Amino acid sequence: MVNGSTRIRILDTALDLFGTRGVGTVSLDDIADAVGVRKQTILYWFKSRSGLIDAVLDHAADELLVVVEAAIRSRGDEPLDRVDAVVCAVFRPVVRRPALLGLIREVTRLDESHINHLRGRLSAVVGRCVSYLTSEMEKGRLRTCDPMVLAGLLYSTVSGTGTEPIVLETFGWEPNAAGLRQVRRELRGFVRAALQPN
Amino acid sequence: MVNGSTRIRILDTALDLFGTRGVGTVSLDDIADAVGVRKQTILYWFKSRSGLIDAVLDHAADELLVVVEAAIRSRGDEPLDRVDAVVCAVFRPVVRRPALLGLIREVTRLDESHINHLRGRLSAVVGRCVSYLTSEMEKGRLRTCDPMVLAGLLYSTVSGTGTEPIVLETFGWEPNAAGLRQVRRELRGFVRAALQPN
DNA sequence: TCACGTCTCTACCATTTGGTAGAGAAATCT
DNA sequence: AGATTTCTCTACCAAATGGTAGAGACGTGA
Repeated sequence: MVNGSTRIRILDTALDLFGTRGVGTVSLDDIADAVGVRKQTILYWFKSRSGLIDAVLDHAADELLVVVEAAIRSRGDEPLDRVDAVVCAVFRPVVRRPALLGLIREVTRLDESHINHLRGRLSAVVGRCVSYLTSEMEKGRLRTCDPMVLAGLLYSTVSGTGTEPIVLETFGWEPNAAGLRQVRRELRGFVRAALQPN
Repeated sequence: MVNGSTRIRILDTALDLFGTRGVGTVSLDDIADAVGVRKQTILYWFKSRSGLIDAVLDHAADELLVVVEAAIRSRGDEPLDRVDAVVCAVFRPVVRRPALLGLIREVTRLDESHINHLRGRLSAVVGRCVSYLTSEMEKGRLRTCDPMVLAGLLYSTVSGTGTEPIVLETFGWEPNAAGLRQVRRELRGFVRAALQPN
């Protein structure tokens, strides 16, 4: 592959469009227009629309995994600080790349095959998070509850906050840098309070 | 309108399809097929696809408002119990009508006009929730924080939990009645812990 | 019975969709 | 130079889309 840049540009653009407008409502022509090429160029790099979707999901998983892995391995023994680091890590794309979590959220709307594809990519990190939560609960350093469901709740909270600015706006929130910092601060406080051992 | 049932059936079916598969990926033919009529019947009742969407959003808001209003007015002075009641109220559609929250979530993907349409319908309840949280915080009966953002966080958590079963499944959760009860229990504990005054 | 409003139908249209076919540039290799 | 691979293009297609036009069935009131 001499020139990988076009492929990458397609992936990046598709990720943004899929994530912000929804996979189902973005056509190959939309993506091609945004990239500045013809539809056929996309079909040269990806054998079909479905293939492109899988590739974009991989691309998104890569981006997310890097961030989360780093946060999981972050220094500090105190579990509340660790969780805090992961929350911040997942929240970062909200600011820098809003489409990322939006795309992950879209998975619910996709075919079984795409769902399983993404699940396969994410299961390792997910498992790691859950077993970490479990061990810290056993040590009494986190509020005791079902670690699996807790992990899901945490994800829902962070992802929902990031992917539904419209909802937050309905609640009177203002979508600017200061507003985002405010949301992140509240989010961290919320999670911290929810996990505090009793 | 002699026979309103067809109109209602269209609204109900469209709500389910829009909410589960996403507004953008459901065609008028899809809805017509599901209802058991022809596309033209839909266009008789609603002047266009866009008009149908607004009507469905109204329909959804109606359904949600009834449930939430009742919970807000619920008995009991203790704010944690009140919030708990609202959480349960919003969680109920997750079980009985999964498409409802899914549709609200779809708003992010819609045109400005539809967004404003729905916002207008929901702003009253939202305002009520926020001012209630504010007053209880001032009395020191809830953890002090930004009530507006908190309301958004609460909504994100409940809605995300309900609309992303796929994500929960990735976390190992099993989608059956017992699993749902389990999720609700954890959700309530999570929210309660997050709101406990310090 | 006749007229009228309600409700659903068939038939059609322009546009957009994902996808195919195949050729033309342009770099790279031999 | 000639051959091959890499990359993008135009031209096309069948299917599906939202929407229009207009007629037929149906009950109801006068």
